[in-house]
Formats: sequence, C-alpha cells, structure tokens
Amino acid sequence: MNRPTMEDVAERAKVSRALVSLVMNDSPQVSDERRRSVLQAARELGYRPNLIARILAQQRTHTIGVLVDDLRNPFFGEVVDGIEAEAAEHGFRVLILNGHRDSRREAEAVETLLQLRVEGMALVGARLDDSDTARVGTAAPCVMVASGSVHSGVDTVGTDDRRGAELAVEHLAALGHRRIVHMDGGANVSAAKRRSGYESGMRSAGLGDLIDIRPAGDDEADALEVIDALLADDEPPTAIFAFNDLLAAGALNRLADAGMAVPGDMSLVGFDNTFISALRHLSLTTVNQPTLAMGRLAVATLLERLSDGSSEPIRHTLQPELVVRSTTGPPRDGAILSPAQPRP
Amino acid sequence: MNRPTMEDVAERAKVSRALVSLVMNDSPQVSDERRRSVLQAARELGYRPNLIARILAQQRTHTIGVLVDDLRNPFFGEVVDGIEAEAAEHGFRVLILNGHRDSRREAEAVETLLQLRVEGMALVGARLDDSDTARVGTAAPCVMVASGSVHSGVDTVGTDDRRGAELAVEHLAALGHRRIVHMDGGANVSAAKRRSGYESGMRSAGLGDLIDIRPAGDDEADALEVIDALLADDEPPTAIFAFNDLLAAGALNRLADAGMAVPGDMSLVGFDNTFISALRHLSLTTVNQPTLAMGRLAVATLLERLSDGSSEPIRHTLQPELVVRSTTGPPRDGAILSPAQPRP
DNA sequence: GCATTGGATTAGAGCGCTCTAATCATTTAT
DNA sequence: ATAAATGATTAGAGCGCTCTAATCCAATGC
Repeated sequence: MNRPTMEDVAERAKVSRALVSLVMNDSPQVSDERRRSVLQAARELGYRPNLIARILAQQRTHTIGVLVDDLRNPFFGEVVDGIEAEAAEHGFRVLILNGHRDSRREAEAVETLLQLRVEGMALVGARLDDSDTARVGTAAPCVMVASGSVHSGVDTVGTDDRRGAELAVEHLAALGHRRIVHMDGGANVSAAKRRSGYESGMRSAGLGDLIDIRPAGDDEADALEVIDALLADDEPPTAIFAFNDLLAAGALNRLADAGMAVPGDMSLVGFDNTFISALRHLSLTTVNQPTLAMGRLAVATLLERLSDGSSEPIRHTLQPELVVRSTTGPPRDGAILSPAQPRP
Repeated sequence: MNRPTMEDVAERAKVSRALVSLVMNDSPQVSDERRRSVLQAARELGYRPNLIARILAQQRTHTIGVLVDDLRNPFFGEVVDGIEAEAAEHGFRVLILNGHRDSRREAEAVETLLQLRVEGMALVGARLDDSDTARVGTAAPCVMVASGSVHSGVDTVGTDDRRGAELAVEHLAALGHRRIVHMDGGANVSAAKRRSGYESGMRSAGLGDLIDIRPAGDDEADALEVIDALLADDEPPTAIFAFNDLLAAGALNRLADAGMAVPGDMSLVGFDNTFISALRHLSLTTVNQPTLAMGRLAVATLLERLSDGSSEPIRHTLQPELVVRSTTGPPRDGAILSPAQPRP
C-alpha cells in the first residue's frame, strides 16, 4: 500500500538494494542486463526515489536557498530568474521562500532554509537585522543580493545604489531642477544608500541646502500621502526622485489625480528599471540594475565560496545606468535661470 | 568540526538523545531542570535541528509544494500570497518552484516536489500535458489553480474563465462594438476557456460571423506583431479582448506607437486585474480574478483532501468580475447604428 | 514493608537511502 | 593449471532524527 522503496524494487528485480542504488545514480559499473531489469521493476512499481533519504545519506542537498523580500515586486522576480538560470547550469536546485517584506518572517524563513541544510543561500533584498545576518553567515555560505548594508562574513552582490541615486539627481539637476525631493524607501534595505546618493548628488550639484527627504516606502500605496503632502507645500518641488519604480508608479497615479502634468509640472525618476517603467504609458525615467547578471553572479559567488576555503568577503558591485524616458524634462518655471550659487 | 547533532547535545547535557528530541519538540513530559540544561547545551553548541533527518524519521514533511508557471507575472504572485497565508495558518511550509512558462521544466519541477515528498501540491497556471497531470494526481494530492483544463483525479480551483471572457465581450458589445478581436493566450492553460468564452459571447451578441481570433501569447512581447497585423487589416477591429493584462499592456504600447487613441480608435480589455491594470496611466478595463481567495482555497482544498479519504474531485469555480476603467468606450464610427441582423 | 502508580528518562529499532569494503564471477597472464 | 587482474554485485554500517516500549525512581496506598 505504501510508497515503494528501493528495497521493494530490489526484491522485485531480484537484486540487492545497493545495485538499485547504483542504477538510480547512473553508475557505469552496472551490467546492461541488470540495469534493464531494475529499471523495469522500478517502472512497474511506480518507484520514485526519496530525495529526503538520499540527502540524509549523502550529506549533500545540492540545493541553494533563496529568500526573496517580496515576490510581488518584479525587480526581485528578475533577480530570481538569474539565480535559477545559473544554479541550473551547475546542477543545483533552488528553493524559494517569500519574506513578505517582514523582517521577522524573513528571519524565520532563513532558519527554515538552514534547517533544510541548503548548501548556500541567497538573500534577495532581505531586511534582516545585523545579528540575524551574522548568525546566518556563520551557519552557511550566504550572499546578500541587492542588500544595502555590508556585513562581514557575508558576501554581497549589488548595484552601486549610491551612484545610481547620484545619476538620477545629476540628470534632474542638469535639466535645471533645484527643488528635488527624495521619496525615501523606508525599511527597504537599499533605502539608506539611495538616500545618501541623493544627498551627495544634491551637494555636488550645489543644492545641498535644498535636500528634502520624505519617508515613503517601497510599494505603490506608500506614495499617496507623500505626494499629497508635497503638493500641499508652499513651494512644491519640481522633481521627485522615488526610491523605486513601484513607488514612482504610485506617485504618478497620485500626481495625475491632482491634475499635475508629468514632466510639465513635475519630473519623476524611479529606480530598478522593472518592466512597468518601460510600459509606454508610464514611460518612467529610471535607473537600471542588471538584475539577471546580479542573480547569476550571486550563485557564482556562492559556488566559489563553497569550493574555496574561507577568505575575504567577496563584494561585487555592478554599475547602475540611467534610463531616460518620458517622466523627466526641464522645470516649467524659471528655476533654470537661477543657479544655486551665483558666481562672480 | 562538523555540525553538532542531537547526540552531541545529549552528551554535553549528560542526557540521552531521546530526551533531547523531546525537548526540541516541546514535549510537556520533560522536567524543567532537564529542559533547561538541554536548551543550554544546544545553545552553547549552536545546535540546529536537521529538518531532513526529522522528516525522514517522521515520515511527514509538513510541506506544500507550489509550482508557479511564471514568477514574473504579478497575477501568479498574488495567488501565491494567498497560498502562503493559508498554509502558514495550518502549520505548513511552502516550497516554491518556478516553471518559467515551459512545460518540460514544469514537469521536472513537479517531479522534484514529489521526490521531496511534499504532502500536497498546488500547480499555479501549470501547463502540463494530460499524462503528466494524471501521473502527478496519483502520486500526491494535487490542486490545479487557475488551470484551464479539468483532469479527473486532480482537484481544481479557478475562476470561471469562460464567463469572464463573456463579460468582456458583453461589455464591448454593449458599447456598440462589432468587430471585436480576441488576442489568444497561446500555450497558456487558460487560453482555451477564454477563447471559448469569447466565442460564445460573440455569438450571443449576434456577432458570431465576426469572430476573429489571433494567436498571441501571455506576455507583453507577444502583443507586438499581432497588433501590427491587426492595424494592417483592411477593416481593423474597433475593440480587442486580450488574453491577459500583460498582453493588453503590450498591445497598449504598440497601439500608442501606431498613434491609435485608446479608447477613441480602439477599445481594449485585459484579464486578471493585476496591479498594472490599475496603474492610472494604463487604467485598463479588465476582468478581475479573486487571486487571494483562489490561493487560500487551493490550500484549503488540499488539506481537505489530505484528511478525507478520496472522494469525488473537488471543483471550485470563483466568479470573475468586470472592472471597467478607461480603455473601453464606444466605437468612433457608425458601428453602433448597424446591428448585426437588421430586423423587420 | 511491599506492591502500585505515574511521571521522567532511555534503549533501540527504524525511516530510505549511499558508500566503502568485501565477495563473487570471469577473464587474462604465466 | 593456477595466480592475478578485472568487472559486477552485495553486505552492512551509517546519515540524524522520532517513537514505542521498556526501565527507573520516587511517591503513594494499604
């Protein structure tokens, strides 16, 4: 009645369990005759190897665990695609767990992956606190993908978020914008870096005094109140640099509600270059992250770490790229004419 | 050097392995004193239970396997959210594998899940052929979510795709459209049902002669050529019912490229009501599927099946709902005035 | 004082597989 | 004909845990 085991197959094929094992693992040292009869017995019984038992015996899972901060964000989905592609090429299975943008749930998910004895793990956008991250790092090779913070003992693969934010600000400043607001990513792990890139971009454009950061978030819905508040200002900004595309999309929604023309009345830049920013009707100016490459590199890093003895932490920083579309343009008013610091 | 095992903890706490097991499982029949010393020993050693071994011994995985046709499609992501929520409430882990819109890879992924001995599996939009599906159905309780076809031996949870398509066509017909084209979902599992709903909708609107189905697909990119072909027609349609939102978004892109006004020159309806259709700048009229409910219901069905002895296959069909936004309106020309069959 | 009870602890088999070392069966070399 | 070598097969321990049944021990009852 129960699932057939290797023992059952062996019995039916009148061979030993060990021989069945060899057949199941495509060992070359099995005679064709035996191989055939074992395979047939297996087929007749509907035998299916028990991976759990095999893993326990082998002491290897051949599995990489992936923790994704938010499966609904297309950005992460694209990174996962890269991870899966590279892992498959190296004969690794990939197990995906969803963190739901919640650090507690993410910590639990990581614990689950560790208990399942994955051989390595990629944390994609995970918002773990430092102690959790450190704990993970000692328990298994671990690469943080698209994470903001840097932890010793954990490898990282990411885009230069700071530079990406600078690109966005430089672009807006070059168009003549001065009142450029940053809608901050809140608890998202990349928030701090993009914020600091915004600040440094503003400063080197001579707009240090105009730095204006509004806490927002990383999802569409997080944009609404912030936009309302901005528009209620005495002197509203002429441009917004949003933490990511989703937030920018939410901002675009709300700006349209308010009858603001984009980019006429307000320029808007996103981040991530997800497929939604490319939708012609949004046509969002944004900062590209090489998602596929990041995913692949994450796995490559993990594999390197698995074979090498432990050395220095590996840090891969990929270059962001500004993608100019239709949500940015020169400001309507005379801001262009009055540089921050009039020169003699 | 190696990972500490239960044996190590037992030794350090000077108790038996069995006692450690009891502590790890929160058994009430352990004295406080022992429990404390075991927990301390575990902490000192950095002990982490081996789920693989536990599963093998228990013969239970407490895990539900989820195969997702395409992680990048937000529709599926939302269904998975529902699955995870319901599973968590019942103490089940969820393992997600990605099918990448490829039936071969999906078959492999299912095999992996079965070998991992998941207790049940939810196939979300999986495009498996009948023989694969049948095989799966006998190997483990299995619920097909958002699948088009119906297989005996496999439970299903889905939206009434046929009805949804009818709603779309009825809406367009009521607006006065006659030349309504359907952009077909290709290999997607829901394609057949939506197509048939389109046909029946057309027929009951008296537009049976004008049925026009164009093979397309289920991703943005699949829309391009089809739109080009449509616009090159002698008599282009005045409305398009697209297989899903992604395809509709692609269509919208291309229509804009061609300088067509939507809905002025062309009305457009999608399917799924994903968040992208709600983006104000797309504001796509579409058909809602109750994704979260579908996910939850899928798990509920699985759990029922796990406790019940086998009975009849369970079929849950949820009702779709038309969501009218801004991509549909009356046709520009006089189509409204000439009904299909002039009556005496 | 001895049997009984019941709570706490442990011995040990078993989960389904892998893997090393040993065994068996042939063939080849001498 | 016998030893050596080669190839195919198997015995059996072990992976880290759970779980049943047995054991131990102190407290209780008579």
